[in-house]
Amino acid sequence: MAGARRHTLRDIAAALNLSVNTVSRALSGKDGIGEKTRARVRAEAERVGYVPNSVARSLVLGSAMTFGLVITNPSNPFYAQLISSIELRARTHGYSLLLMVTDESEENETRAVESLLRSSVGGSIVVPVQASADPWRRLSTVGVPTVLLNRDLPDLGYRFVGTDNELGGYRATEHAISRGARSIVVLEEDLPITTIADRIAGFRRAMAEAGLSVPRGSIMRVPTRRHEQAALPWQPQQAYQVARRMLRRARLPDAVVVGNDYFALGLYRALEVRGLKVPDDMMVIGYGDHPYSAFLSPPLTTVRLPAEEVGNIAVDLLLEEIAGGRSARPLKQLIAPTLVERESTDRTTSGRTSSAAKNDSGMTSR
Amino acid sequence: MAGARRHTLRDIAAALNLSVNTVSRALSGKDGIGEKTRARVRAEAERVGYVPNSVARSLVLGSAMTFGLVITNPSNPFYAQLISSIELRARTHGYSLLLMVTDESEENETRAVESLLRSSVGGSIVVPVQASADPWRRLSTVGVPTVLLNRDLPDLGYRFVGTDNELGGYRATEHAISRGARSIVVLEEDLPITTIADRIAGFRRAMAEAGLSVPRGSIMRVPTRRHEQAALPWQPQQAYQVARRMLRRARLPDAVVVGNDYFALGLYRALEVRGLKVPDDMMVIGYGDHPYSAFLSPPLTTVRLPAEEVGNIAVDLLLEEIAGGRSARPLKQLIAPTLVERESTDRTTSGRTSSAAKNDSGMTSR
DNA sequence: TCACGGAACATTAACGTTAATGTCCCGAAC
DNA sequence: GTTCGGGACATTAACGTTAATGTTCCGTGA
Repeated sequence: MAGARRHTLRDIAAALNLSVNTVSRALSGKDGIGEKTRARVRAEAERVGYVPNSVARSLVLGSAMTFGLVITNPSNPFYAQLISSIELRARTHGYSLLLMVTDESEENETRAVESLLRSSVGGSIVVPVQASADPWRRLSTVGVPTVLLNRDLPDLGYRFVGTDNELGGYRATEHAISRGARSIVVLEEDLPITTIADRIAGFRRAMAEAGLSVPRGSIMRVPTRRHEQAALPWQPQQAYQVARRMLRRARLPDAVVVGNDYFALGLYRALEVRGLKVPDDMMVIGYGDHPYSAFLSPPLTTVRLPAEEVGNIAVDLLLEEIAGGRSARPLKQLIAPTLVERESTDRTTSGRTSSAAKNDSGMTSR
Repeated sequence: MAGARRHTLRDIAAALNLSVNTVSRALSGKDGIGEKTRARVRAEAERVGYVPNSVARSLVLGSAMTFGLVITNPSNPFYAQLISSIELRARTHGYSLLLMVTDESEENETRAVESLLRSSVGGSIVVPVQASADPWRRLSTVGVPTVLLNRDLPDLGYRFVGTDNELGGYRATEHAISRGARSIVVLEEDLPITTIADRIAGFRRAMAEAGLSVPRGSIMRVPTRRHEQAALPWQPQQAYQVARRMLRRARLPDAVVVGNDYFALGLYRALEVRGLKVPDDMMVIGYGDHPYSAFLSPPLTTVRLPAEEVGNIAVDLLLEEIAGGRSARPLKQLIAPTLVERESTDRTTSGRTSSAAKNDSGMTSR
């Protein structure tokens, strides 16, 4: 692994008896260079395997062709998809991705900001912990274009793109109601973030519009220990415990709307242990449409999140912010999720295993 | 978002009537600086909110405090966990992470190498596509320390850490045999990568040691379309189709060992459609211990991968490579996965839904 | 014929940091 | 009292690139 020194513009210039600047302009396609010279330069660059040093480039330009991507937890499948789509679109536009994981910790957020500033990223895409907006203020004071992802911090006035979780919660609830549910319980994580609050707001709106009451205890919180399990997504286990508590109630709900598909797993288990059938005894509506959800038994009705679209728009918003022009699209964008109807809310075919077969074509989890 | 210009060493130097070099040495804790001066410099740096420019630092040092992390697919939960653990450990050692997604494409690999070279990363951790070792040769010729992750390319002689998949395949198979299986089928992805070949080798070794034959058709391949589904992990759907084909055979196997837990989902579904029970009619052993696998019904016996350990060791190996010292540990490291026994291979308690309850404490999916 | 414009290149400076030398001055040792 | 060593700082150079100016020379037009 002993490295031959990397070739620089100076090497090429020396070899061809040209100035460094000429070589630079020749390679970067600027004008004022004769076609013969340009060809010679390109040939020599090719010959020695010249790779431009983007560190030096960044220094003189004042910013790097790099986006900072700050994510709370890559093991959350939604964020994993976001990472993929953002990386691809950023790469398409010539940007690399500096990835930082905050693991829902504000302290890590502060460090991430430091890191972003040090490396003079060209911009950043951030899922904030939402404990405080403060860490992110520094980005605007030094002029780092920033787009908030999935969780907004309205105080900052940054561009934002995320899922319309209010609509998601509404659609999930409305669907349950349309299938005959009258008493509905929500199982949500206990994090103080807007995504969850929005889903609950959507739930309440759907209930109100249907003239249904939301008694105390309708919103159950699944304890999640922030910071403890860095590399793992939510645990179905915690949801299982909460679900068991709920199932000890005298009057059981007709349907449960959960905050993510992992919770649905815990709930499925709790129901199975109690000998209750989905959907006949209780309907279950998930959130997130994880790849496995179509394959549970029964297949889970769930809300599919527009991960790819959100990721793409995040990059586009950031590029617009960098370009500085007033953009055609609004500064804040909420993408609508879609309901994927499966058997966990379908009482007409429930219990028939053969129903799975008809699902062959219907399982369009993208 | 109009940026106040960022403060530099020069600003601090000017404010205190010192030279830039003195300020630099004062802040970086080098000696040859009076304690009073050092204190004054630190105070001023604090006051103006000085953030060192690591681009300039990287330029003069010749390499950045950045690791390149090249991953095929972040939506694979195993890789998602690797990303988390690697990011954390790299950060602990002061390194940032430049993330690149190859999506199993050699062309993207070539571009990733270019990108790594441009940004003069301090080192790189790579999951190669294993189509060819060529893209990665360039890293060693210019002296970029590189560690291969999860998939080795022995020709290159790089350090490597991964799961002992041969052992994983062996343990899965041996377990099935110990539970009474005699005829076993393997369901694997059809990618030409060593991880899969190793698992199959482990399967064959276990069968051979037990004196069991491996007739034609024992290894079934699930077609996966590389490049097509960037943001998604494996599709249970494809496994479902292959499993249905298998279940049309005259003689069915006692057990199926699958290459990942998603495939187990497809298999579960195919069995359910055929009216076959797990584990009584057929045992199922998964691979990967995804967070949901403990919550399937029946809970899936599977092979748990040492993601966190592998990630940590990858960073450690890279740090050793950078330090240049002969390391205490071997250049190639295989970490043993562990079998997690659940009910999909437990014929003594199968069918009893109450068995789920006893699992409350046993579901130690970390 | 000569001034002029512009194409094609060279030269200089700058980005912000670190490393290698230089300079100054003060105290200690002979 | 002079020299010498070294602490505390300054000065200079360098990393590899891009941007702003210079310089040369040749063809063109009056």
